[in-house]
Amino acid sequence: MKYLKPWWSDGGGLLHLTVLLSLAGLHLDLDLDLYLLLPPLRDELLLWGGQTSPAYALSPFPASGGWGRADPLHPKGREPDPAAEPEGQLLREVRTLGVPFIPRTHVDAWLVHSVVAGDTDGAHGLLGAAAASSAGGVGASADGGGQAALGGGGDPRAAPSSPLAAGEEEKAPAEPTAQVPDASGRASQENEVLRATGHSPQQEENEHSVSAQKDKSLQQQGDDETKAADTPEWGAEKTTDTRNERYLNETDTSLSLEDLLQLLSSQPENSMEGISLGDIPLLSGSINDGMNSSAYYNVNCSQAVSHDVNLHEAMLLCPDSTFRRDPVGRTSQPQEPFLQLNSHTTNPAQTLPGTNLTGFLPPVDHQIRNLTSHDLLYDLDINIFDEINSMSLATEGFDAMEVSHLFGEPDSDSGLSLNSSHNSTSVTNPNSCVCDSAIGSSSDLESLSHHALEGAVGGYYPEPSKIRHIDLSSDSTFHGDLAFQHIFHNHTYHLQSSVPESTSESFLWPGKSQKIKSRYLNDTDRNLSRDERRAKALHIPFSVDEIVHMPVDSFNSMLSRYYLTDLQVSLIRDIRRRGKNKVAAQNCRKRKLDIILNLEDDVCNLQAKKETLKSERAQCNKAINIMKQKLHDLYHDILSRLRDDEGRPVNPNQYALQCSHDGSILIVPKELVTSGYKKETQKGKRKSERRN
DNA sequence: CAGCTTTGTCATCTC
DNA sequence: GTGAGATGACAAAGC
Repeated sequence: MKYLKPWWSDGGGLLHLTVLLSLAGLHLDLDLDLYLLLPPLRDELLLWGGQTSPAYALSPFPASGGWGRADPLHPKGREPDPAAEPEGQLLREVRTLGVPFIPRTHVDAWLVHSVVAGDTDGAHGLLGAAAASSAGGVGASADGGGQAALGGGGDPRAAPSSPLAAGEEEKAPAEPTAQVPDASGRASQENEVLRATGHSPQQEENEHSVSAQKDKSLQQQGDDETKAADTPEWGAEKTTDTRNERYLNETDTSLSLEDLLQLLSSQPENSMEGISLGDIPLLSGSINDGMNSSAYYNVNCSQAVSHDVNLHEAMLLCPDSTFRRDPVGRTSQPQEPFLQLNSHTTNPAQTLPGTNLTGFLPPVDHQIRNLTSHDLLYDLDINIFDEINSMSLATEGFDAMEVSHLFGEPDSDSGLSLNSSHNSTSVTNPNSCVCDSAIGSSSDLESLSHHALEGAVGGYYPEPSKIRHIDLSSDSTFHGDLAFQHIFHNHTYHLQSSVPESTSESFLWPGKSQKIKSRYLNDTDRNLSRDERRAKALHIPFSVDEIVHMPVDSFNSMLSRYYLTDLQVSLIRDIRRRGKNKVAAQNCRKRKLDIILNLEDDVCNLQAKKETLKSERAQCNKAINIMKQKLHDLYHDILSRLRDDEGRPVNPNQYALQCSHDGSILIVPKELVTSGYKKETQKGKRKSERRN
């Protein structure tokens, strides 16, 4: 027998409806918070309870503080106590046990309570068995029915993903909460508990994100096989479940509550436990949407919340709004049929791949699963996520550090220094765990940027809101904005969070040596220049090569076409200027080198030419000397053959030969030739002097 | 560790 | 007057 009791009250006294369904001997108590239920379901339940169910009772909150057992058939049934505190024992128990998951819905509360109480009730046993392996025996007291249904406490689904289950479980109750948690306190509380259990949200995120879907499907199948093998009685019940499955398959997701109840009524009376067996584990399994492992109430419940927060943030931050919930659709949800609402808000196949309900999932589980894990959890109103976002913005020091670091490099100029007074302590601030859990790996600028650098440095075009934040680079919102982007990227590519270095490490650069920084850059940004890192930090949606080598017209049109901040434009222009100047310097040096080489070649050529001319000169001089010698010889030969008037040989030392203008040759005494030669040479000198 | 080369960058000049 | 390119000068990194 199940008791689905609301765990809270709105203070004004919510009307809690206990619907006792007595159909064909099957007693199903549904204590429903009518104001949490969607109107169609609420109306339908009211209709059913008021018209058909004799056991239907509009009861005040039970004496057990929200967990009373108004069913007289229950062995531990307690009479309702109208004076009981609405908030009740359930919440206190949950808090006492330090469950990091504050149930918002009655289903959540019921699940938590079932595990916590270790009730021998079949439902508790089932759920306890589901959680037993990781809950350290909290649910180990489950009755035989539950254990049989699940093949004992060793739910194979529970074992792999519950590292803290047995040993850590007892630490959880150490944090009783004295005050009613508000919406924003839930995330923090769960993170506190997670910290108390030594289980970091980061680990949870990793564990959850990596193996959640796979484990679900595999373990679900494993459960099926294990149950089939270990529990013979399950075989008998399986026929009913098979019928249920068939029914489910036939009705698909369009089951109404009436269909559900008809199906439930078809159960044999003695199969109440069977229903529980089939119901509860699947209920827990269904809640495994958010609580993957059997230690869900220690880890995965919070993970569920965290996960939804993440998704929500991702949706809120998704620029293309691909995953953004349509607000219109969301507001219109309550007006839609119950099951359709589930199916349209969440795709079960996506949520639980492999758990296509073909195993043993009764329709009710399917519905409750959807209702619990998403729609009801979606009741975590948007303020929760907003507050978480705000907390993440406030506590997460984030990337502005890196941005400022990049711009604050000693050799940096261009007026790009952000001069951001980043708060490095926020990175190591324990409170940032809230953000960490909400965003998965929170310290991963590199991860956010590495993928973004493919083809373009930034990888996306900032939204105006973000641009506005970026403009306020010295403002804290700048950090927040980058944190937003960080979150977004983490959720989009959190699988790339394997990049070892975190942003916090970059915070340490200013205090460390340049070698450390250089080593860091060598490790992570080995192939990134400073401008590339800058562009990456500012999410410039263009590659450096594009910026530098783009034609002027294209560059200007690009700047005008894209909505860029002044900082981005300034950076882009600086990148282009530096890139152009770098290319120019390279060209200049190349030209200079070419000039030097050409000059060296010219020198070699001139030297060779000089040698050639020298040789030619020597040859000419030699020829001249030869000609002089020949002339001298000829002169003497001629004069030796000449005779004067008396017949005597002419003395070559006293006479010389002289050619006249008419071609006649005269024998002239040397004295006259020498005086005449001197006169002509003097005339020639005067003429040359006049010319100069 | 000094010296040299390479490279990036800035300031300035030239076109 | 403006912008792009060229170039000298400087600094840092690497060898």
